[in-house]
Amino acid sequence: MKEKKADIIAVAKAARVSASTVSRSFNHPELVKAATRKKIDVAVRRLGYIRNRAAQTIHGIRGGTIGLIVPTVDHAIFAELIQSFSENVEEQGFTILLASHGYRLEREYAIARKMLEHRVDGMALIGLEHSDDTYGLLQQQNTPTVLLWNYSDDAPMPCVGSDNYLAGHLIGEHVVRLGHRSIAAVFPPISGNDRALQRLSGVEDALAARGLKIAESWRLETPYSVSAAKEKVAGLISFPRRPTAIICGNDVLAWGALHSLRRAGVSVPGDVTITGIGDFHGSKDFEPSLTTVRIPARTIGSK
Amino acid sequence: MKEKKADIIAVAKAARVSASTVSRSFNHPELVKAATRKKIDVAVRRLGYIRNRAAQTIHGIRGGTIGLIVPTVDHAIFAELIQSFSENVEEQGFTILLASHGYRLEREYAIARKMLEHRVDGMALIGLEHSDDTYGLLQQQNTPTVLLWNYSDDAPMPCVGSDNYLAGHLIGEHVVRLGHRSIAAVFPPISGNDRALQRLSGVEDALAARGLKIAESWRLETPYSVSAAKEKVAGLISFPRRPTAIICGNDVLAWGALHSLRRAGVSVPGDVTITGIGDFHGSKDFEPSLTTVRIPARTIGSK
DNA sequence: AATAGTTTTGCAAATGTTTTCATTTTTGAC
DNA sequence: GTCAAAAATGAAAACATTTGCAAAACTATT
Repeated sequence: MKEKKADIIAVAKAARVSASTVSRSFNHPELVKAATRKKIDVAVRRLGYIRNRAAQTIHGIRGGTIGLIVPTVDHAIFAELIQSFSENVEEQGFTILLASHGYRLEREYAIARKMLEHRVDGMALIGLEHSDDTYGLLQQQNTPTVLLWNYSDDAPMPCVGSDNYLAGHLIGEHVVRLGHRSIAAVFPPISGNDRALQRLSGVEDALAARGLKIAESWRLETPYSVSAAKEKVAGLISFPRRPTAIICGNDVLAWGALHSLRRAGVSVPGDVTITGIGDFHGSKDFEPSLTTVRIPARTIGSK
Repeated sequence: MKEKKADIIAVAKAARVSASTVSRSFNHPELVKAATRKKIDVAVRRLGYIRNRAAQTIHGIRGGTIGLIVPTVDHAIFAELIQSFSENVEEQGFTILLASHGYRLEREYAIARKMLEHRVDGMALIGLEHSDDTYGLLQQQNTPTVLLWNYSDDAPMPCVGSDNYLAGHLIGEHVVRLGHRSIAAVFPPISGNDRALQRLSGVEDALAARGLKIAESWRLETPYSVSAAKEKVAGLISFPRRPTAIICGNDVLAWGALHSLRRAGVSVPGDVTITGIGDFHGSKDFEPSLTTVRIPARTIGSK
């Protein structure tokens, strides 16, 4: 129980060198003689020494962590992104600090703050929409930051991702070109979620260009879950007048819609067309996916 | 450019108190007079001061981070777990350090080490199967650790999760009881993945109890992805002699199988029964889910 | 108004490293 | 065997905090 938590000095003593030498042996191995290095190595192993990153972080230079704040990791939408991101980041020797804010921007601010307290070497946020406080904070501390997931030329910070407006626009055009006139939309709540908003705008503009509009009662808002979407769509199609196409804000919602229609015995795509937006993996088994996801994450690695 | 990174002393000066008082105002607010606290608050805000967690971590006490190492976050299987876990952990004021090892146990060791360097206050690993080095490391540093995701009475460390063997056993029994005799299995690779192994054992034992066995050629191994499973199953059912039931190691695989059969025009569950194991969300729209996932994560919060 | 008790505050030491600079050791050439 | 240059090492200062202890400032109590 008396195990004193082996610090660098203990190691130094055990290896019969000075603390400075031990430190060097870790950080600038080329500056210490091979023989000494070996002695130190032995001591380190014997004592089970693990260096204290905090103590070196304090010293200004490298901390070795990157903060990543996502709205949620739950819904599999960001899972892939997180994965690639963490892979890349780990490759560079960093570890990632992860937190989710549940689409609440004040939470995001608080989290960002906490991460700054931990002196992260960089930060990554999802989307372009963040509170001024958050932007201010990051700017003031001049922490290197990237905005992930969607792209815009006039973003206030470097960003890498796809153009969600464009995605929505393409989908919208596609559906119109198929000849549909009665179109419904199923989207997640757009507050604090600029991705969804942009997609929806894209869709609407595309329809408007052909003089079409989504009826108020056909504009469904539903949380990000298969079952929620399923239920909402079930309600939608229970009326005699049905849309011939349902545009979903993302694939998860589209899945729910599909299940719903199947249960109701409606043929897809015979009677009703359903579209998603290619958020993630399994999607290719259903509808054409549009936006890329993997590319952003990979690209970020280099940043 | 001359912005000196506001430290506690700068704040102290600005508020005309000593550094100690500022520190106390943060950590033991009840020990400092309200008026002084306010002065300090103002100074903090004016200078945009953010305290340096590293410098207090060095001081032994609380660090405020928990390390979580998962095999992968990509496949949505752990997404839900990560989410609940992080929610709980954040609630307690901690931040999580996340990393994935891609089912390679040596990576896991390296990661664990790095997290220890960051002086995490606790660690969480997935599954019961870890390298001796990893166990040794954690024990020696006596870092509070929990093993997530599956449960066993004789685990070497506190663990919380579900009994995967039991899950497999139940599924196996269920299928047998339905009258199936020609049974195939689709599982992920079991090396470095004790969850899958246990489930499979459970299934096999349940079948063996009725004198049944899965033919070698019907024992498919496939990576964790809808499309991989889809493809494998497509191969399986291309032969004239088909199984009447396909037991999948998890829901993702089961989805793949479902799609495959649907494409082949095979009726489910008419001609072939497919089972998954309830890993995650959308599952309830297909097959009965068996094991819980949310419960573990919640329970962990209290730990 | 003086005393004792209590609440606030400041000083200085401690924390585990890294780094600068000086000192010691080694190496190579003559 | 000397000497200079190069390489390796050590001593001590620096980093941004926290905390034990003591001094100072208030409150009551008489």
